[in-house]
Amino acid sequence: MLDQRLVRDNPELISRELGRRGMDVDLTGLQLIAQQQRDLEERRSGLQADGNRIGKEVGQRIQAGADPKGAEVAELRQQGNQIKQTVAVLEDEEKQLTARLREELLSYPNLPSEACPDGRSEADNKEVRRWGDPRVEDGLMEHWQIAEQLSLLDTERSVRIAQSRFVTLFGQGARLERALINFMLDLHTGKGYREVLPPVLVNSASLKGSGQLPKFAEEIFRCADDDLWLTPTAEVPLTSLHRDEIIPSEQLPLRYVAYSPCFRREAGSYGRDTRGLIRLHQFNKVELYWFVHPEHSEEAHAQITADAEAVLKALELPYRVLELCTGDLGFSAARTYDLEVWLAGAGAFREISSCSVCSDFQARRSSIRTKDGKTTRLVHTLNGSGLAIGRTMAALLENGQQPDGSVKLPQALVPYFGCDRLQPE
RNA sequence: GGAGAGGUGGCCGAGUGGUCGAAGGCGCAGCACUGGAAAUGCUGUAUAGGGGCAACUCUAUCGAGGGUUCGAAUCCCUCCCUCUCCGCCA
Repeated sequence: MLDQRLVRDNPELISRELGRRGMDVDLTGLQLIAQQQRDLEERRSGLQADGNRIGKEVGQRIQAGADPKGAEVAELRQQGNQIKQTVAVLEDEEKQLTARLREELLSYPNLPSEACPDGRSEADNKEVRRWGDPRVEDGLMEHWQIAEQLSLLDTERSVRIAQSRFVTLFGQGARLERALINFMLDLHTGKGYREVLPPVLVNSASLKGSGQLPKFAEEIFRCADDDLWLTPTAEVPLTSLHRDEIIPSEQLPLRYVAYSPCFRREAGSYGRDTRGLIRLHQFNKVELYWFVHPEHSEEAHAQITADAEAVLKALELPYRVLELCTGDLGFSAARTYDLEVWLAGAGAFREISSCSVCSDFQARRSSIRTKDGKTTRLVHTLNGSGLAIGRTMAALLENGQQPDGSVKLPQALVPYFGCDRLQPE
């Protein structure tokens, strides 16, 4: 959420920064609302002060022996009543403005970080570095073909159970999914992350807090009879873990790792990635999340990205790191590194993790502050996938496929999976 | 789902119409005492918004929202949540 004081005092800055995202916004209307709201508040609180004074005086006089029904008190009552009426009118007006202001403020994305490179679309993203040797050969299969051959999953039965874009894993497939979740959680907790297993149903306040609502309601599955939604990412419950809290500065940074299933409607993506594990309505993910002191978010961003990369390295999966340009940034992000894993069968890099610093955007929406000494400030939040499990499995299948139809797994997974190979049954 | 009890500051807890943002205690911070510490004493210690260079000051907030009143933590209404018992249940 944008800072309403910034809207009042420097709307040009907001227009300029949102312009870097490719948005053309005119904030003069909003600025006017913000100013009116402030003026109204000033008038209202002044009147309330008068009313309070009268109220006290009535009490004092009555206690001093004045007749509660006498003329003297009646006169004050009359004044009090008048003030009350005026205040009610002002308050009403003010509430409307405040609600409108907040609603508008919630609809704007975060301002990009100064360090975020300008650009219009994903074509302008900057490759930052690469790791590993991508396997490039003719005749390699895509992961869904391998999965089919090894009977790791069944899409048709999944349609029977749910609908398209759901997957049911079997045997070695189910086991590998479980192994990957455990492997990733252990890797991150080994570095000091606190493990969290949050609720998968979240309320709308939580979704507002992390930025999914009100704008992206059509992307989220909703429980019709309750104010509950299926979480699209563990980022949502993790943000709300500290909603409306003031975290003592000596406790920062707080670093959490959470496994959760994620649910997305993927509205408007018909026809894309329809086969396999890349784009599903339900998928598993291990998510990293930091609450940091605002002065340390830059280092934290480098670190959370490195922590996500460490998973790919441990799994011996080649990848590249892209820095997203302003035009490709997510709604809540100020700056983002995407990790793209090499898919040998598809012969392409595919996103497997997105590591973002959200500056104070989510913290303001969720009212998460920290306090050192006397000053209370909004914290900064960061999130990064560490990693998306299904896509990791896809990468393991494509990069580890062998001529004999088996799939070789990295050594790091052996203790979790039980052996170093997926075998045809 | 049914019946009952309750939601007050970081925590405990008092407060049933008046000067209450709220006694008291704990915790925490500072100061004094001490060689140092404990104990003790004193002082301070909520959040948000507005005004002010600042000291400071105004407004709101006692689960949330509405109402009665000159005045509400206290009375009324609605909702939410927690606890206990019963029912159901992995």
